[in-house]
Amino acid sequence: MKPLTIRDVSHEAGVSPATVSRVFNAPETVRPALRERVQAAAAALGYRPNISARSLRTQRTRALGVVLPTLSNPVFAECLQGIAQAAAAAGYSIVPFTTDYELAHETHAANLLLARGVDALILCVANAARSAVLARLRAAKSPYVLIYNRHARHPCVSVDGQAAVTSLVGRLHALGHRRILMVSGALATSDRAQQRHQGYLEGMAAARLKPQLLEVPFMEGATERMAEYLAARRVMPQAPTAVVCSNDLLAIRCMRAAHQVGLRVPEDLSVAGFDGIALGEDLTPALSTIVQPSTEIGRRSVELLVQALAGPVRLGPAHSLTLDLHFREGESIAPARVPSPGTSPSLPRRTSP
Amino acid sequence: MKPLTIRDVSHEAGVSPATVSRVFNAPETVRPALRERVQAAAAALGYRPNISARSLRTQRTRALGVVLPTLSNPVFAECLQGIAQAAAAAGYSIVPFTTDYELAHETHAANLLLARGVDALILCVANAARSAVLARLRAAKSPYVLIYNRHARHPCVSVDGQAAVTSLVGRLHALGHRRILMVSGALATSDRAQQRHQGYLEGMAAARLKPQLLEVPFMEGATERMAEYLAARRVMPQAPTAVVCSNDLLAIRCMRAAHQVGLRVPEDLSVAGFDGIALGEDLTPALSTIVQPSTEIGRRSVELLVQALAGPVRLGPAHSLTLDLHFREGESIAPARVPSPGTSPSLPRRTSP
DNA sequence: CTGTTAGCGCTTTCAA
DNA sequence: TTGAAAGCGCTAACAG
Repeated sequence: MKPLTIRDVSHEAGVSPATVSRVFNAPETVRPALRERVQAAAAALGYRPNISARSLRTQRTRALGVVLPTLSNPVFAECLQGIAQAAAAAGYSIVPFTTDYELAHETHAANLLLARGVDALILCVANAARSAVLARLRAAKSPYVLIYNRHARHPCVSVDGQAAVTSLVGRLHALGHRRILMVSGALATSDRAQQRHQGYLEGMAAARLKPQLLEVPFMEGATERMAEYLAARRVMPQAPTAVVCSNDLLAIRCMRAAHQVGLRVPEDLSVAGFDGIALGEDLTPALSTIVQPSTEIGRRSVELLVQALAGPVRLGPAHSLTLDLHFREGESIAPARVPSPGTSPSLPRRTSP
Repeated sequence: MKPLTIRDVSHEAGVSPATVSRVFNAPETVRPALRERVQAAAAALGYRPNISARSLRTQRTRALGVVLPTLSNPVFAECLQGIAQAAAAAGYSIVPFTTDYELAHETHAANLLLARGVDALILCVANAARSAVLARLRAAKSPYVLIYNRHARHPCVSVDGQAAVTSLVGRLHALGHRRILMVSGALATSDRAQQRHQGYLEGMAAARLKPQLLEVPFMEGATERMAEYLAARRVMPQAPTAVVCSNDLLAIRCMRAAHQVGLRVPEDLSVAGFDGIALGEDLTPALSTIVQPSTEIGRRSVELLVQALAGPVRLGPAHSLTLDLHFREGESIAPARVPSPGTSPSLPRRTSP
């Protein structure tokens, strides 16, 4: 049983190949009687149009390329799931690549995808402002949309992380926190981390508080670094009472670090995250975090592209979407304890390890 | 600037299209001087072979279809990452689909993938023994490999979860636990869950202990159901002192459930998982779990297929791989507290449910 | 070793 | 409304 061609069907139905093609691509242009005959024949034989031949002829593959930093972070896994669903619904398939946050991989992935002939690209890059990929895409005139990234000169589906963090800082301030630390992965690695940090700075400025930033390696050793930091300040007046983490994965590690140095969350230390990964709700304490609609970001980016591919409009920055963020109340944040007069607010229960 | 063809390059280099093709597909068959001239011309023009045309001609797409239950479970996300890496390394691209554990989606996904003309499929199905997809693949003579699933009549890349759980039960037994509960998602949904349960039963039998199974909805309400169960037995003699969870996501929820009903992990209740998701190490307490090499499962499945596609060998059950599992010591398991005097520690308690 | 030639399976003018 | 014919860009015989 070798692959069936359009000829087999045309033969079976007693029509020309062209008619079979029409039945599949523009059924309304074929007289109903014939159309049904063809459909019956195709069904009987189990015929499936050959995508490569179609692509070669039409110059479109009905495939979308997807470039993401990693799938180890549930944020991107969830997003990819949204992309996959929406693409399937629209009759597109997807071809994903991951970059592991390596700049060179971004370009490489995009090139491979372009060579594959995908109709459009969805990508999340390290830094939208200085990404080599984007120029490449412009040159190739390939439709694309950035996700999570925000940039005035590109079509983006994103959220206003900066404002959200600012308001989170406000929330912590309102709970009585005065020494609020921000923990982030390497700022240089991600424009989103930079934006969140910017939001933190603004929030702190608005509250007239002194900002503190702890940059940690994102992948390895983050917990150790945070534990060390917290331990060193354990008994000092500048010990933070709350930590804003640049993402949920860091927040989870931060809670562990706190525990390691004998700080209870949230009694001794409030911890907030950013991303809203599903797992956060199952932790104890449940993570308080700013929730990104990752699935929807994926979905909307697909819709934008599919729409653009259908019509004559060229996708541009004007089509950018900013989706809503919301704060999810968990159990990892509590009001700051009232400082006891004349002494440091909390007494250490343990000294050096 | 419209897409370049092989003719443009052949023209530029002053050779025939066939030679250009050879330079790209079998460089060693072209005399070095010519080869370099062609390569220079191609590079100068920025030529990229058109994949659709090549696929049409060769009947191979150099693409692998991937069918997974979901990406919300980090196990599969990690695995997909392994697949993506290995595929990229071998010059293949991947086209993933998720089924959300719905049987109908499995068939649907496979059909779409087959229609897309992928060269081979990697899939994880709900139940390898009664999956409609597999017959379909056989019929289509499409190479495929199952991952995570184990079945004597199919090529599989998997682990022996059953034995691992048996030995886990032994480990708990050795720690003094006598009332060991198993928590699982719907057994009917997944052959892996069934195998793990089987391993549990064997372990319990070997230790002469009475098995208890709690089946919970995997997606929603699992925590509540577990909390309820634990609360009901909170002070009763048959209260479990250890829980073996069918996967890490459940184990995490189990720890939360325990906490909700006032049980400390691991002091009052030991909790073990299965999967070894990376996040488990960052929890407090860190999850003790059986680690599956998910990335490697992905990698190896790709290698198997790529190898089979290269040679003349038809992939069969004989090529199945069983990868090693290992236990990761976390902090969620502790020795059982000494039972109250008057009870023999090595004998099962004879209490009716 | 290189060129010529003939399609792969499909869509799409153009005629009928 | 339907059919005939001409390729889309590439590779694989087959000659030379």
